[in-house]
Amino acid sequence: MRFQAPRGTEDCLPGQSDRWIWLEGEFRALASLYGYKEIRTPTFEDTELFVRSSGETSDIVSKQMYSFQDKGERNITLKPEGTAPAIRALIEHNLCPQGSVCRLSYVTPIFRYERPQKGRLRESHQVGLELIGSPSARADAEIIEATVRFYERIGIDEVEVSLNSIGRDECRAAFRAAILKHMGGYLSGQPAEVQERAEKNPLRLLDSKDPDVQAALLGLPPITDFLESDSKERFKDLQRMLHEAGVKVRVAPDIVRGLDYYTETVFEVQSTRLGSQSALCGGGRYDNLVKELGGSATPAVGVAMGIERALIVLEDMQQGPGPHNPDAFIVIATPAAKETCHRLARELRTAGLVILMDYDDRSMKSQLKMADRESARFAVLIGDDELAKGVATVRTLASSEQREVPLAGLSQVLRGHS
RNA sequence: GCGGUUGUAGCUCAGGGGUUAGAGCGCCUGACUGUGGCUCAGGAGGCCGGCGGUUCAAGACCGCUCAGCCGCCCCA
Repeated sequence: MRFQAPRGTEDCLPGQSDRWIWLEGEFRALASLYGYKEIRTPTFEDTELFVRSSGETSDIVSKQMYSFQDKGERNITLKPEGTAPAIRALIEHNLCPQGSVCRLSYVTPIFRYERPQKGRLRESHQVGLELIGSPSARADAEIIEATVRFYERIGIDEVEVSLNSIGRDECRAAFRAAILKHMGGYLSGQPAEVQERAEKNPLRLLDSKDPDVQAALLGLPPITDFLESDSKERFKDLQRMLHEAGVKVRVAPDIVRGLDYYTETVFEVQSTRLGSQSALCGGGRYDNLVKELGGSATPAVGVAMGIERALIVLEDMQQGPGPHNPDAFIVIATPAAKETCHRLARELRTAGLVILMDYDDRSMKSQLKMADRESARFAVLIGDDELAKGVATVRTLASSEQREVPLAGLSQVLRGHS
């Protein structure tokens, strides 16, 4: 029996892991610049947590969750997103007492049962930021700006943020009614399933790519026309702040997001390099969620960014760091030098250098070949001659220059300080 | 979940019913016995995704299945 990784999952292979580690490092560095503290929550949660937060009619809850009953008959779900668990923990541990502000970051796998495609996996990974406790448009601006700075930092520049406001509950109710009224003629001819969905969450009709749906939507005023005046004001403020921050924004009345917990600001960043799965990240304000999950009414705003998708874009742009290459490969030139070579490797590693060598008595030629293939910066050769003189022959692989270096000064030379 | 498409060596791909399945790159060995890359010569490496069927004969044709990819849906 030969096994393969389950459908929609990926192994992160040695050739890729440096890029992952780098990207997560860049994210953590950026998050800490803004004062975010990392939170790590369980891989699985009570199923009800996600039903409550994302909404019964959301795609995630209605068809994409990895849910099961454990041996204690608890209903468990592998987390399909990062916000709800973070907020659950925030409430459980009272991380954001009334009147305070709390900044959380996370790096997490997420699980969604979908038909896999490039950039769409059943297990994927996200990094995210949550700013809890501030109702200010400044908070929205911080999240969006930090998102853009993150992409700039890793080499994805010129990102454009698609921005919308869906207002508060009152406005959305009015808008829902308007959609249903406007679409009434179209909907009556549709399958029951479509009608039902439209009934439950008419907003989801807006981002449909179906030309018929789009045609039926023609003439419908944008949701921003339905915003309460303070929401309108707030949306304008946000745009002004982002403009001042040099963040490019496109107001996109069609983006509504798939999760029910969003209020007011919603946004996403897309890339044309991603094909059909075009969103790099998505986020927005969720002023009702903390209360919905049992906390006290607390405003919040956040973003979740897909790691795989960012890496796909970087790869397409041929950006990102190369692999970490060894500093030196120690070559055993004659059998007598073996022990000296192993001792030297120990010493150099202790000194913080990345050292490779052969353990299988390969020919010197083959050892040099290995050094070359591993892209070591130096080959350090020790044989009878070097033993006699108490030196090593240090060969710079790129230039083929070599010279003798006393063993005592070796780590300095390999560091490139001389 | 729907529609399409593709699975042959580590990688990229030829072969479209008929001996022992090929190429390029990569890998190993040697030419070069203490010097990598370049060149040349040799070598290793294949459940032709899996299961079943048609046939004298299947990598090829048919069915099912698994997986990747593209579009839809949705989104990270």
